[in-house]
Amino acid sequence: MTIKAIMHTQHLTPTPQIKDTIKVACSNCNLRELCMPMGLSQDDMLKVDGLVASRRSVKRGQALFQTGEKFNALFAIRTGFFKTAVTTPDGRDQVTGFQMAGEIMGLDGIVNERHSCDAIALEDAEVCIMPFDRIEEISREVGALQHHVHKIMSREIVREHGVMLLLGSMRADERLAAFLLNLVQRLQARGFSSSALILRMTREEIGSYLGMKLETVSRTFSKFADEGLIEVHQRQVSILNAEALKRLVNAQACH
Amino acid sequence: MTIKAIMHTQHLTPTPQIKDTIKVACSNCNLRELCMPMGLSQDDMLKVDGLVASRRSVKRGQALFQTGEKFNALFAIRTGFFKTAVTTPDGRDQVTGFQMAGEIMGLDGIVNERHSCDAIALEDAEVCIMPFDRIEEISREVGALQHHVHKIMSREIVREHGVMLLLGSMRADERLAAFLLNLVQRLQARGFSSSALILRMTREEIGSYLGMKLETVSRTFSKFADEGLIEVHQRQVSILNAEALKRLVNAQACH
DNA sequence: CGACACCTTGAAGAGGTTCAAGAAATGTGG
DNA sequence: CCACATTTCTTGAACCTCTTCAAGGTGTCG
Repeated sequence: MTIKAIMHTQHLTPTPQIKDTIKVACSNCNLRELCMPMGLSQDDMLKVDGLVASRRSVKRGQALFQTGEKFNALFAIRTGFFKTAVTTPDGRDQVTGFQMAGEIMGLDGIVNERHSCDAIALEDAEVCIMPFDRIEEISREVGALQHHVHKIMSREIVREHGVMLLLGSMRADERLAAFLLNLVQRLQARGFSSSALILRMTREEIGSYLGMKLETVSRTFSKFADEGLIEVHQRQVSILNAEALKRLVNAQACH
Repeated sequence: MTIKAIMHTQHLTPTPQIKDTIKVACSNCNLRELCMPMGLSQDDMLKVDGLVASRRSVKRGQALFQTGEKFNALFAIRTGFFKTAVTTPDGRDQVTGFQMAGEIMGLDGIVNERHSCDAIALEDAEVCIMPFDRIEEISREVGALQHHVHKIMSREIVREHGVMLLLGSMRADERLAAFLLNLVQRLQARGFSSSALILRMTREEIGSYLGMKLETVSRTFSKFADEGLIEVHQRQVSILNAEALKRLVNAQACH
């Protein structure tokens, strides 16, 4: 597949439709397998449809929410790509994740009723706004939704365990390999190629996420390319040898 | 305060009582401010009392649960001290947290109905077992409990953001300083000294948590001691200059 | 087309790791 | 209760990975 072709196929936009004609309803959203509990009764589905109050679009570079802002809703990504990052008073910051279509943002805000990180769109995006009091209300009626919310939060906790493992005990090349594999895996789950991807973030943002400097990210990309594992042209990456990358990630023994 | 005195005062055991005589009820547990939602009505409190099915004691070194085990309950620590750790197939492992009285464990298991980390007692411990289906059931009736559960999960997510920041962008001495300050802060919230503490974990476990080798942990302790910030005798640590430690953690500018 | 943001690569340097040895504490069995 | 085995901790020295600093290249957008 050529680089041009990738650029066209991998725009994270589900079946384009004219916005105004869509009733804001999860029941006929084509992302519902990602956002919503499965196997709801007709009746429950109607209740859950009341979850999404409205939509909001966020331009590339803009914040969906920022640290300190009042929390009152979770956000489901319809289209676009985000990063979340925590910032310390002294200006240090750490990217805590990258989010794509079908994923939920804002869980950090529940504890203190204020967001504790920034969510920045890395490309023009659209999100569904789900007021949290409404989520709790409907959760009390629909057990499947309740459990779904719990699972989403638990999944985020487990994901962060994985990042801690990565940050705490992997070398630079292992981290980058794990990062790439995770990205393509999630893209694949959304129907995209499992070998070609376009990075929506800068080297610096990747570095922040992986706990390394942008120069090291760049060097490691080049190293992988030299070894024939991947092909890199700026933000366009093709995975040539996924097996070798996987071996790298699980390479504690041969060391 | 002498080292001897510390050893006596800082055993994480709330008012000792004879186990058999206690009705397993949260309403008269002296940890309820930590585990339970506040301001419940009499009626709701009775319902919530049905949460804890039973108790379980775990000897030092034993696992409360292990990776792969079927998940069916959350655990509230009554006494003792735990670590949680994830292990990769290739034998690498990463301590993801240390838990003390009043904290909740097991949230990782909800997504896949299997635990995704190990919980190991670092000292003899006792936990309350709260079957998760019962939590969900009562949550549907008692809004305050529902919200409390959400807050606990959100708090864990935010905590892990902090660890990612630490692992991703701090130097060894900053990490250890942050770790010590976090520990004393939590101990203080439980009525212990804000300056003297006993580490319940080895240097290796601290290192795993902080993403550094045990030798580096040891060296950094020694460095802090040389600088007069702390006093260290094996696992007994006194904080002499908390302000300096705090400055260390927020020290991006002077660098 | 020019300005700006982003990426790549090199060389020197620092922080942390690895390997090794010895000391201190802890636990066990006689 | 003491002696011995084991685990845990400390410290030194050499080494290595990643960072820092620097310069030049590439791509993008007004």
